Amino acid sequence: MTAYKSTLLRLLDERGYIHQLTDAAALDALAQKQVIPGYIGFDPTAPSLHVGSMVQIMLLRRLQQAGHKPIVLMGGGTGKIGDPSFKDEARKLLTTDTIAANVASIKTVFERFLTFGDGPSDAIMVDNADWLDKLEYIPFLREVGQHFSVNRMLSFDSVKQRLDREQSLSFLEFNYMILQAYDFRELSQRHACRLQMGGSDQWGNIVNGIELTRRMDGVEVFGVTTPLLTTADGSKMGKTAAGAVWLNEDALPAWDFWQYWRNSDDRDVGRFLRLFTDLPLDEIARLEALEGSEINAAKVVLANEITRLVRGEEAARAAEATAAATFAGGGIGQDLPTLACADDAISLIDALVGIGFAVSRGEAKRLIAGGGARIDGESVSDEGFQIVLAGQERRISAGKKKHGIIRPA
RNA sequence: GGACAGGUGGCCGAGUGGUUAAAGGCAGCAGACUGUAAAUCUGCCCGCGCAAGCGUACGCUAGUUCGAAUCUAGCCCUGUCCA
Repeated sequence: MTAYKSTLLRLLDERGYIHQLTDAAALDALAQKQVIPGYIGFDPTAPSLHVGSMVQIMLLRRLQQAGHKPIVLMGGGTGKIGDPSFKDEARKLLTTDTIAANVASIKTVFERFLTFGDGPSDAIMVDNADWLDKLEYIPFLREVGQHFSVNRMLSFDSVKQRLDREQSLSFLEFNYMILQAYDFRELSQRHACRLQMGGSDQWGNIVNGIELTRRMDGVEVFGVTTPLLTTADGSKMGKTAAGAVWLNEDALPAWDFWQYWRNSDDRDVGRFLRLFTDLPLDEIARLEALEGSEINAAKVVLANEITRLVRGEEAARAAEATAAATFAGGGIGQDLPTLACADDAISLIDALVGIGFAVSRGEAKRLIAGGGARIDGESVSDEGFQIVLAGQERRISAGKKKHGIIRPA
């Protein structure tokens, strides 16, 4: 551990955000004497960001907490290309309409993490489509292209493995690196931005931006990358059976979001608390030291804190209450997924499919055959079972964790 | 433009005329054990159907054949080398 002097680097270091950084000493010095505008880019590849982007968002939050100025860069322009870094194959190209819609949808979450405004350390949001869309090819090549060495670009790990494999790297994708580098330089010009942050996969892109800015303007800018975030069992963060763990409420109900964190691996609890909550470090140390089943309390805190930040106080409370009622009480929590049933009875198979616990009837049958389907906590092995409502709510479960309510319409 | 190699289920990867809805692995789901954890063991793992069965599926299209993922032709895509 390096002994950083600036609030910023100390904060980032002790909470586990730093993987690599360029010229640590100079950045540390700069952070002590001025407000640093720093940015992270987010490409609008989906209508919502997911937890995989949360480290980055939190990084902007920490930047602001340390008194600096976060710049959220929406990749409205770069999103039209697709970042090839460490990807095995090219992404599908998104239409400009899709990108515009995604940008609009993603923007909203940042307000929960950052304070926007006109003050010196207030966050701002910009879209690189504003400058990338109107670039002219020949002038751009002459001004910017001359600073890039293809030989050098090919040597970056982010593309090298793609080249070594049997997958092609199109010229379109190859340009991504240049455009992202240009973004950094552009932000340096427009907003005096001095710092770019990102995941460790962004190292190559960031370094190119630093070099471009120095070559074109003689300005020294810096880069920080975060460690690739995996769960303790080695998988990438944010993937579940149902898909990604989305930050937007309309993409993933708060209950599922809360559950995702509640089900964290024991070994991840401390790390996640440091990265994703504002709890003081000594409090985190206490929680993380809990042994055996005690650590479940820490997981509840983790889920509450993150849900509160991302979805709001109400959502966090409702989820916790639902969890208490459902798991501890064996009852029904109001936040559980619900299927309204018009008739007085519904077949178990239809109910499982209808509420989303099974994708197809076949899957529902397999679930029943495997003993995973329960009504009011009782395992049901009869495929033809009918759930009789008689005006009552019934609890339906698939496995130990997925619970829902069948309710008379 | 030419030569060679290749395109199989979410991914990796066997399979070279029927016994193949397609070995094996990973991921996933469920059960047991637990703490809504991990590890481990067991079962499941294209869709529809109670079932017999039917429908889809091995880059695309058209053929050969009683029968094709497997053979033929054309096309598309990828890689390597040559021009």
